[in-house]
Amino acid sequence: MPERRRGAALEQALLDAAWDELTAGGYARFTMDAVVKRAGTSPPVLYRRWSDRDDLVRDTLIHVLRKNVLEVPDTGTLREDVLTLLRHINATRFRLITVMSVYLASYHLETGTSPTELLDPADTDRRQAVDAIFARAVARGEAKAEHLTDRIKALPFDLLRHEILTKYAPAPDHVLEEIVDEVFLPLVR
Amino acid sequence: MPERRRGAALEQALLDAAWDELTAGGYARFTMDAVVKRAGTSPPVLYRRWSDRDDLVRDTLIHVLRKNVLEVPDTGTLREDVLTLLRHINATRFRLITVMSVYLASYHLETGTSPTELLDPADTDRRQAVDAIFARAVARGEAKAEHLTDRIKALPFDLLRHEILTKYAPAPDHVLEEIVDEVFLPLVR
DNA sequence: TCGCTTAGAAAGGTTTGTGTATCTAAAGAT
DNA sequence: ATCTTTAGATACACAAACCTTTCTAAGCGA
Repeated sequence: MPERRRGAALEQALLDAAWDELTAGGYARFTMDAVVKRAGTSPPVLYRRWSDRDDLVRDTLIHVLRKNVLEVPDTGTLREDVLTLLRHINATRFRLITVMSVYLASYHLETGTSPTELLDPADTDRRQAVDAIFARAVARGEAKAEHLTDRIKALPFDLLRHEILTKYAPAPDHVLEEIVDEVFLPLVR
Repeated sequence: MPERRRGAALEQALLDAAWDELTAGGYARFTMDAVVKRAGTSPPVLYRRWSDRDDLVRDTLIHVLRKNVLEVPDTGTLREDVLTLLRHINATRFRLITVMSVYLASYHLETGTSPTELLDPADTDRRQAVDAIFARAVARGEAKAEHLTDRIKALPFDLLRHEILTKYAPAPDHVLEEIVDEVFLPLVR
């Protein structure tokens, strides 16, 4: 049964397979052979596109980051807006955060550089979503502008990231609420 | 020039070499050969003690964790006590935190288990130091006991850990002060 | 329909790391 | 002084992963 994939469709399939390998086994166990097998193809197909492992990992991460765009919630209250964002990140990005961390750590330890250019788009993305939410919250009188320093604005997301990075699992919902109710909201009112 | 190491001294040297390899190249680049070379010995010496790579990594981490014991500061103010602890962790443990994270992530992604038993002693250690500090702060009226939930007590340390895990470098001192003055202290008073 | 591009199979040379076997001589014990 | 243990050197068998080479035939465009 032939049914050969070509061009862009094949490329997507390869990157998806690479991503699955990465999340299934981690960077250390990530091999070209495994990607080839998972994608149901053969080595030359992979090597025609990516010259080596790091090249493929890089593009895989960019590919996944591109597919993950945050939507800005507007529920009417700051609490629900932030919780909605946290829940969305928690549900969709915990694999991404974990793998990125491992990859970036290895990468950094190897090269001494910090490839922030990979993460910057996603970061800017989140910062914009957050600023829109906070502007409305200030307008409604739910938060005071002078309390919204960069650190405070990033705080709930930093704590969620920390939770994911130390537990290697999505955070349970009560933890998200704890972060918002016990730490974040008291600081901005 | 003979001068052969034996017994415990040799074992320490091997574990130190393994730790250096781990921090220099990360878990992914960690090889038995490299440890052998760095320690200036030969394969059988290593294999007589540890049957494989994971075995050695495990013992290396335990070895390093054992050497790292926190002292409880008592400067007279909560702010300085917490800052002192943060500074000490920041200065001595950033390699440990980074490597542990990388190792634990790979380990977890590979095995599906979470080797918390490795980290628990260090964690209990820190919790005790912190509780002693907080008890004095409450007695001095610097913090209210009802604000000191588990999450708040862990907060400055979680934020420092997050900082280290995302930057792969010790945090600059103004970040430590920011964490204490802008986030932690307002929440406990 | 013909022809160009390229997916995918198969096989292999190379490198890198694992773990073992064998031997020598050094350090400490008796 | 002799004996026992074991550090350290060397060599190697084995496996895994890399990446390449060569070939066949499928899919698309002209």
